[in-house]
Amino acid sequence: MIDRIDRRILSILQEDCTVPVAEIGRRVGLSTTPCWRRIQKMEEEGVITGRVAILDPKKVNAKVTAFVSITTNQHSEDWLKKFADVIREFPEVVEFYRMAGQVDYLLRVAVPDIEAYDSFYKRLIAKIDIGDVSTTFAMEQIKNTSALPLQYVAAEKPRAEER
Amino acid sequence: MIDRIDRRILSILQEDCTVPVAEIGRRVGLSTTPCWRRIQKMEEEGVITGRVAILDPKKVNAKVTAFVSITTNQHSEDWLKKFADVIREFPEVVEFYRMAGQVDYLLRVAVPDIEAYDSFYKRLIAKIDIGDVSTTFAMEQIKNTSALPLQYVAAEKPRAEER
DNA sequence: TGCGGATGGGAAAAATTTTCTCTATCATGC
DNA sequence: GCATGATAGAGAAAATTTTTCCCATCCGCA
Repeated sequence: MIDRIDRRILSILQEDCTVPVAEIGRRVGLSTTPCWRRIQKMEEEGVITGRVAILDPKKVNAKVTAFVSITTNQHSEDWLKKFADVIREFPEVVEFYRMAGQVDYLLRVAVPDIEAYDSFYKRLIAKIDIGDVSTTFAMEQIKNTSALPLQYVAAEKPRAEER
Repeated sequence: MIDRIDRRILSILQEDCTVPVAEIGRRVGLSTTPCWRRIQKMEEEGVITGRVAILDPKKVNAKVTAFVSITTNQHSEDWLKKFADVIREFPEVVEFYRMAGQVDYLLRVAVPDIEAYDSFYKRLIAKIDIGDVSTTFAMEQIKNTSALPLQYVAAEKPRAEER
């Protein structure tokens, strides 16, 4: 189980995973070793799935975000598998959801500009037959974080009477 | 400028930033020092904005994704500032865009379940008067990566005749 | 009372990052 | 053609950090 201290460790690591373990320990009131062991455990359990570098979209020329809503009449397992495989080939697609409601699928696409989006779109529809597509562009990214909320993590270690 | 080697370094670091510099150097055909210096430079220039731990949404009980489309008649600078400040207080909101088109703002919200979304929604509208709100839920996250596409990064070092 | 499991701590070993010094290459000006 | 300075690469050493090892403490329970 994840306790209060683990949660604080996760909070630190979600913001900046270059902080030395000794410093994390200091902040959460532990020495290096137990702090290190907690981090190890959370990696083994899959709570922490990895550590990655975050890039500036402007600096890598991918500052335009497009949301692509897809409504299709194709609903077979096979078609979805094919679709998912095609999408995975496009690094421009950074998020891909199957939706409830009117829209069947939603993509978030990162490109330099509208022209590049159009080129992406043509390459996409050349690869697979999708249905109705509707695209909207973001003017401004006001917040975009990889940090998930931690207030919902499963409660403290269950006490004896709860087991 | 970012050259071919820098791009390969970024590609590695976007997937996994725990790879030792010596190993990155080996993969891109450089020794440790020049590879380290390239990474340093990209951090100083702000190409790399940070390194973070990625958590498993299931394991931290935030596996439900809701997209919230907001249409408002409030368009003043002040209102947006207030709105942005309110949003930043909610760790459930992981993405926040100002949009072109019909919808004015789009939020992506991470919560454990529909009930938690409803609670979030009530807390949000208690804090600020927003206009029309429409929420759709994702059934499945097929792809979600922090890695931006790198094929658009500004061209190779300009050669003499191009300057 | 004593045992086993879980958790914390200090110190040492191992690995990695960071610095320092030295070369090679190349475009440029003389 | 040849010095010169800027740019980029390399190896070795120093500094820092991670990782391991061994031991102490606490707690529930038989």
